Amino acid sequence: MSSARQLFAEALRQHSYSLTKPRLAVFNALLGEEPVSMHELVEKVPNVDRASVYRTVSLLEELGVILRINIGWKYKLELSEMFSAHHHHISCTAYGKIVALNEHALERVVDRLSALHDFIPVTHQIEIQGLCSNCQKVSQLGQG
Amino acid sequence: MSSARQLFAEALRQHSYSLTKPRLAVFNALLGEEPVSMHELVEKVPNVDRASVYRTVSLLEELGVILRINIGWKYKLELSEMFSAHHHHISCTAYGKIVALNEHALERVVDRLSALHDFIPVTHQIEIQGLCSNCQKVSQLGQG
DNA sequence: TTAGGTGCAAAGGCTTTGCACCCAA
DNA sequence: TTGGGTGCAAAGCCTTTGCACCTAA
Repeated sequence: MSSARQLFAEALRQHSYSLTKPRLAVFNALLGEEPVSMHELVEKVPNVDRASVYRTVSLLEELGVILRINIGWKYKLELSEMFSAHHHHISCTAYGKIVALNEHALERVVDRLSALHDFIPVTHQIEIQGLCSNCQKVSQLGQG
Repeated sequence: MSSARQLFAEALRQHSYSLTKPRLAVFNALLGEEPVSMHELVEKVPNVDRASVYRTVSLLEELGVILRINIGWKYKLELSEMFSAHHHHISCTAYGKIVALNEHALERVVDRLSALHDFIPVTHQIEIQGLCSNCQKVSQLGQG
């Protein structure tokens, strides 16, 4: 917990940016388990101006502290691999629950395909949408 | 060419929608090889109103005729698997060129991971960004 | 003929920007 | 102390909507 904050402070310091209250508030709001939408993030920091949230998100993306992930046609924000292992997501189409995928097989395939096309891989996004086991049961009840 | 248009007309008819000039113009504009942005699409059909392009794109997405793909934080549009094999993309971070990936390995991994988490896979997005062979050379020259 | 489709113009959301004030270093 | 950071308000995009007119079937 404290170490996450130290990493954050360090990332700012290395690039000569100040650790301010609004920035810390935004960072803390992202410490939860699940990715949050920009809308949710703004609501989580009522004392910080909307514009400052956008500016902070933009800065932290630049510093590699946070990542945007595309879920459907929207995006959500989460702390980057500085704070958790590199991973992707699978989300339930029925109720929006998001589960992290920790799977090296994905990265191996990405690397192999990049090499195949003479690309040096820089980054990638992999998002899966499906029906979780709970919602499978619910939809079966509805149909039965 | 003519068969693509027939498929399109059929998709509309099946759902009791009319085949109009603006809809056909939008469809034709999407027949090229590369995914296009909404902005590019609007420019490609100068005789069709912006609002109609949006309405048409929305309708055709619903009918499964076109797909949105996320490239970075933007999206582009392309004809769906009704018109070309299911695939993903790798794009060059330096100049934006997009290459289609035809690779069953990706789908197999997606299926396996979904099963592992008790999800029934519905859809997925996989996008890779990297440096293509040309831009690798250019960047080496720049550094040398 | 007529219900669905279109163009136009205006409104809606989300995001960014300009500027004077504030505060972290 | 002072330059970077913030809040506020306004502007900028992209996208959607309301409405009268048009057109495919």
